[in-house]
Amino acid sequence: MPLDPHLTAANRLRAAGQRYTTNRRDLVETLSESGQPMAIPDILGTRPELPQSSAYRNLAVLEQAGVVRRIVTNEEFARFELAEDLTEHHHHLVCMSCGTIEDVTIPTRLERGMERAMTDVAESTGFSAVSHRLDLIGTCKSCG
Amino acid sequence: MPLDPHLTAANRLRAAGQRYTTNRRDLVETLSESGQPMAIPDILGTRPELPQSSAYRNLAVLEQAGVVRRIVTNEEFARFELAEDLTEHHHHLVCMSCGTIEDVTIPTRLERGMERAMTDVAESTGFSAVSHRLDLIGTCKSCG
DNA sequence: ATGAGTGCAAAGGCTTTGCATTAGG
DNA sequence: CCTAATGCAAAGCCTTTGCACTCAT
Repeated sequence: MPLDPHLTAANRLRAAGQRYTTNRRDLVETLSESGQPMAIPDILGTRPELPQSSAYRNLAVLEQAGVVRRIVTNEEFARFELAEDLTEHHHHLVCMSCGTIEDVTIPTRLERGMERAMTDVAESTGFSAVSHRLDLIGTCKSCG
Repeated sequence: MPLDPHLTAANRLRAAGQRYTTNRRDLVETLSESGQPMAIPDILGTRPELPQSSAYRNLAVLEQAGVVRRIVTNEEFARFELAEDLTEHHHHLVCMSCGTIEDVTIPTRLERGMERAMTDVAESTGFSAVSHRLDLIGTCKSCG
């Protein structure tokens, strides 16, 4: 079950020697409400009073504290979402056409298989995997 | 089995109304020899006579022609690799520490499972997937 | 000849940073 | 109080583009 976003954010920031300020709380709140990865323009659209530089700076801090994850795609802007343990393990549907990213979960069986594959790979190549990332690339309902 | 890179590149470029020039051939050759995704500095290091702008421009052309795939990560430079049907279907080991990307293949069973998952997702969400991308995130042998 | 390709240099555009000010603890 | 955080503006940096030149057809 997901951890409480604000509580966890506060804890992790404190552990990192950072404060949980209003701007940071607003960012966590915005990402939490959104439920899908947001690009900077999306975030600034939702929080017009938040300066761009503060958004970038605080998202960087939140990322380092392990509260937020940054997703880079081929589109112009990076996207941000809450760290996985603040939501739930999921994957992405990346629309080639409009760039939006939608969250999905896949069958447990498949997740298990991937975790096992990660272990196998670690053994055979010396690479130690801490997480995996599965994106499905295609076109979303509205663009299809 | 993989297609011949140069032959395929020539064909796809011709189909796209483009020529298979020396610079483009060199790029395909470089990526082909590398066997793993290369960042621009890597490429320019291998081909010092190639101007940066030509590298970018031709990689863009090759990408549009379906010969090259661009991979964006959290590191500063994008990376380029030959299109999947010129190599073989594979996934990536992304090193969080040094940024290098290594190619790996995973068990056929797992690939099948993912393809089925893609179909299922398409049915339930209206998203139509054309490909998938699985990256294992962690630390590589040299950084571990 | 004639249009695609090239290479240099300059511009674009997302992101980061310097610095004076403000606010949280 | 005092350091971290903020906000504005300016700079950075990867990447793209304008333009004149070259080369292949």
